[in-house]
Amino acid sequence: MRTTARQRGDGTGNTIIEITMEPSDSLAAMTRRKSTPPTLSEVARRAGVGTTTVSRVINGGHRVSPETLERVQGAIEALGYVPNQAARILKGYRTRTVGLIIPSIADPFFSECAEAIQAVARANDSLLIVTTTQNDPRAEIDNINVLMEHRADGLIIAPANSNSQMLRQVVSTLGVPVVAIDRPIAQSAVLAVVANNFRGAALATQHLIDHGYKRILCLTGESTLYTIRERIMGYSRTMEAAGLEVLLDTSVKDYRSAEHAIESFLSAGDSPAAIFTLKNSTTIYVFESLQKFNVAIPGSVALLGYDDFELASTVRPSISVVEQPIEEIARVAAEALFGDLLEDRSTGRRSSKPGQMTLDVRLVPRSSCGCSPRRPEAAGTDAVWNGDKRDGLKGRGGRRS
Amino acid sequence: MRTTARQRGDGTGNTIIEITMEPSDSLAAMTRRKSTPPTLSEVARRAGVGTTTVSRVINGGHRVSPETLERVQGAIEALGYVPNQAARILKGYRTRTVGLIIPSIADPFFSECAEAIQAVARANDSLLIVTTTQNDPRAEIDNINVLMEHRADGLIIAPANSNSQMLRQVVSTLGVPVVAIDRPIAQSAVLAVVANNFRGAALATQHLIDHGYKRILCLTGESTLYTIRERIMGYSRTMEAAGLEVLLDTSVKDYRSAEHAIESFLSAGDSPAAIFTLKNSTTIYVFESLQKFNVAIPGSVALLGYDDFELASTVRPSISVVEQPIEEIARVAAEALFGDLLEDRSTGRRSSKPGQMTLDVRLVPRSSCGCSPRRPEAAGTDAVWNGDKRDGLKGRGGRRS
DNA sequence: CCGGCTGGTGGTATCGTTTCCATGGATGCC
DNA sequence: GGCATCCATGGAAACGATACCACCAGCCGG
Repeated sequence: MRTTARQRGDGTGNTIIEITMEPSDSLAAMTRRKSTPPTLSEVARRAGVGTTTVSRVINGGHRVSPETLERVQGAIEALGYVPNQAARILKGYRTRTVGLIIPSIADPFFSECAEAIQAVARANDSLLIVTTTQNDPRAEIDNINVLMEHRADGLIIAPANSNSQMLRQVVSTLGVPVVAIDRPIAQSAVLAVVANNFRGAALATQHLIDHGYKRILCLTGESTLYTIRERIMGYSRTMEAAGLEVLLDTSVKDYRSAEHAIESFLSAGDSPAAIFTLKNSTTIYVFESLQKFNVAIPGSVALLGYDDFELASTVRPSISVVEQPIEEIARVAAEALFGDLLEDRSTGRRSSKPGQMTLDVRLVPRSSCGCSPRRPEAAGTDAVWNGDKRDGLKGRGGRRS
Repeated sequence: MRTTARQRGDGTGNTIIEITMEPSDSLAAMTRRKSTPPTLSEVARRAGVGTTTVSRVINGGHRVSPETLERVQGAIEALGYVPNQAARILKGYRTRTVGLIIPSIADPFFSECAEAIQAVARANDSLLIVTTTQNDPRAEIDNINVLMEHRADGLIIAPANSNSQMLRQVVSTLGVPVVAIDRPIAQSAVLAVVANNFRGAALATQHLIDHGYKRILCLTGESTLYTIRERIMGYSRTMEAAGLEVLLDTSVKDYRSAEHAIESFLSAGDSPAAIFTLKNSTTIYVFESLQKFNVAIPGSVALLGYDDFELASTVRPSISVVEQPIEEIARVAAEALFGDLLEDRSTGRRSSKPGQMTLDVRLVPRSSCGCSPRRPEAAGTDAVWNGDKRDGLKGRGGRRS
């Protein structure tokens, strides 16, 4: 209790600022913390009331007389009492915890998702627990188990593999609402909130066709992922519809393979031609390689990428891309989940509405496809044609299919 | 239990819409899930054993006869039993949960931290709960409370404000080990794992001086953050030591202010000159603005940034930067925390070793400062002078101060 | 042949909180 | 003035898993 009050000068008019700054305050902490944190009954004893009353104070303080309330709050303060969630959860049937399972936290796409979902969770005063799978289906199942052990009220999953039979089965017997993001869980009843990958690729391809390009090469380093497969379809169908040749290479996974693909593409036909890349990393490899070969962009080869990223708007020439409504996907999924949880409470139903929400993507034309973008500072008023993503309008509703 | 009852047109049954949406396997789930998950005693009853035996099976199955073991495991499987962590935690003393409090999940620096810390947590089979503050000190305290309610075994915090009195006091009475990353908690006993910001800036400044530049402008949009202050010191001291004029502008927070700062810098003296930026975002603003003004880099103005990022190695010219050992900071902090937790168990001590681990940074010279980098594919053997970050050697030990 | 041991098992108190029920006083209504 | 309310409050039974202790076989060495 020795607060080491330092009174200099006249003693009254000073700053009482750092009264508790003393390192010796830990002795207070020491006496306070035997070894285990204070419990509700200790608070009750100190305040001279029953445990029920303390419980009521913690949960809003209704039906407690003002003086009792104050006394209990004093005891809570003095003891540094913090309610034990484990005990709370054990009693009630909601844990106010939801789980998010994603391939990686370091991936900008998913970290933006996590941020948005966390915001929704907080608004529903729930805790979000994020776990990562590194796209390993076994880790995914493990993560589901961990979250079930913690009795998460619901789960949001970006499936490592859309077709995993294992995942489908596990999810179907979970007993809590599940929502999938970015990629659906095939043949299952769980709601999936995804971007319209097919349309994104179709938009991009058509845009290049409208620019007059006949030879349009589609590059990616991946062809098993649901999103990529959809994009490949969007590209292929559009090319076919225009009577153009489908030129697809799914082996571009590093600089070397990018250079190789570009070399054979350039030597096989005339300029101008265009390249449509389906992934951030592929876009970077291709852009770099084109620069290395001194190929004029878009003069000799136009370039259009998928998924917006900081780099795309900063490099010269700036890269046109298809932008996904990442934050919207996450938010819509989280809101659907919490909607379910509320409904669940009243009706007793336990599984999410089936179906799929497909959210629209938009084309962000910049220099690399032949369009001339505005300067980043010049905030455009037209959401679709604005070259800078930072003030793009989101929040358009998706459609239900 | 035969649901699938589709009653259409009888006049009343209008909106029982999708009750029977489930394919068929969910009927197993239906019978299984009354409404609440199965408990250990239900498993015991079904297996015809006591609860103790089931508990033993769950925790490794020692001292259980093979046939009993099999029977219990069968019951667990059949019921889809998952242990309830809340009950476990309530009983035991460790929760196997640690908290990470960071400004933002979407910030690449912190998402990389989170990824690395999660890996260490997993290795110590603990769960990591990540919460974000958006650099709001109030949210920070809230987050600490939430994590304490969940009885986290320990906390890793990237403080919103290194000098927060509130934070210092709260942390000192927590009763669990705390480790700070990226920024220390001033005047407190908690271990801080940080990068050597002073030396990073000094290295960068000296490098520019060695290139022969006399006019070196230091730009940032922030000057209150601990890391930035340290960097400013590193720059200033080095300039002073070389007898050069300190040129500092801390107001570059967007493209407009970047352009303004550059214009006055260019009109105030002769080329060649150099610019040293202290933050990613500032680097981007400055790079863009220089491009807009058609200023040759590094011909007329050299550029050197802080903190490596994908963009820096991709743009032309590639940007030289000071690289921080992000993953190492996170890993070292996490290992220190778990080391503490283990030690804690045996000795009963509760607070982390005080002090500071300062990890070395390294200079990554690329084109923008006048060095000529190698191609990304050409993996260098010299860690310090290798232009590409992807195969840089990390893991050098830090020093204790 | 018997005390101590060990391997397999079950009963039950306990963790900290919520919640149902009970109590006792003070009204309010007819 | 009796009785139904209502408010403030406390007692005690859950919630699900763990761990201490007890118990019962066998079994071995003295």
